[in-house]
Amino acid sequence: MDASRDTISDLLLDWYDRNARVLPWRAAPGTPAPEPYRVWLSEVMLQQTTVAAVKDYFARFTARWPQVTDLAAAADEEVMAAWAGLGYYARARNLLACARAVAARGGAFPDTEDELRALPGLGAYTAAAVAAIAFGRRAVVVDANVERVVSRLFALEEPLPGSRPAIRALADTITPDKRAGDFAQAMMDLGATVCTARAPRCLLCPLAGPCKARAQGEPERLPVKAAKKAKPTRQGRAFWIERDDHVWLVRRPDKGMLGGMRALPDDGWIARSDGSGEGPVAGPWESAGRVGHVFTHFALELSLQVHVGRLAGDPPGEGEWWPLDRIDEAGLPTLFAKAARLALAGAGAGAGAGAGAEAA
DNA sequence: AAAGCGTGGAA
DNA sequence: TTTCCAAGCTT
Repeated sequence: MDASRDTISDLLLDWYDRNARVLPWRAAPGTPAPEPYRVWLSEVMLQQTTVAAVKDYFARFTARWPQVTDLAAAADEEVMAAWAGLGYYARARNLLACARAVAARGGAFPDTEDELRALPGLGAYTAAAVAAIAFGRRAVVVDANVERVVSRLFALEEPLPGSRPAIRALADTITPDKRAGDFAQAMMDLGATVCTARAPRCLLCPLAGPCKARAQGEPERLPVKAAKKAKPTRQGRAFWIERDDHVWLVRRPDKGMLGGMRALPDDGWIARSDGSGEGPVAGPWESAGRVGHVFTHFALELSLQVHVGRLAGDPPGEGEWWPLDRIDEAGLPTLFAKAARLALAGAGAGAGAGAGAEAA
């Protein structure tokens, strides 16, 4: 083959045929596509989330709910608990809504980008990715990897996110009519393993020839990104109410932080910053220590207040007594899983209740 | 359309 | 330790 005639997609697809990562939700290059359900599920899990973090969740979901209709029939609480720890919990609510929408139309995903885009939780990226990977449609798939690769390939100096329209237009020009799914995955593999954010491995790159950033000598400088805001720290309190080897858990509202997830009662650290709120039942409360946790937009220092064995009835409001020996199955998001660990460690530590301890 | 929304791994 | 950041979506 005359190398001078190789297009960027040819170079990349040849590289992909030899270097594709082996992933549980992926078919080997050139083999039939996986079921749309598996492609969609993996794409949603992978939104802003690393491959390493997704693998176990993908295995558990597909073992427990082998078809989209199985997932559609599951109870909300079961799915939310299964998602616990993966983050961005709106994805889990949208996942269920999408599964039920697909089940309602007979259990088959639509096979066009526009129809996919209309489903809950599928934005421009995911709709294009599913259309290309599951259905072989030509679609322009742009995620953070593609943004980085294209920014370097064409040496775009305009900072993100302003450069997105230009990136999309350029990605369109290099997307092939055939093997669009492989092309999309090849771009993402390249971004994940070669054209990395820091210290790109240009010596291994199949696109080093045409890459303008490479020619200019500082590929790691691109893409330029807008400066990030400083992250404030908030204070808050969470309340561990224990009685007869059970702890009182609540369900958080669907909207907002950790929406729809089981949780410990707290003082509303989302809205307020003084962390001095009252507990849901009358005192006395004892301190079990502090839990530090970093969210996307702020860091939280949570003081854990405990109230053990002195309560006659139920605390006010909705909630449930959850058995301590099954606390791992409650599906607590990481912040509250840390708090539970602290409370249980404090109980086992005897006098002092672990006051002042810091959970990792 | 800018901001809100999790988590854990790497450097 | 701190910073960055990963297959984005919604409002």
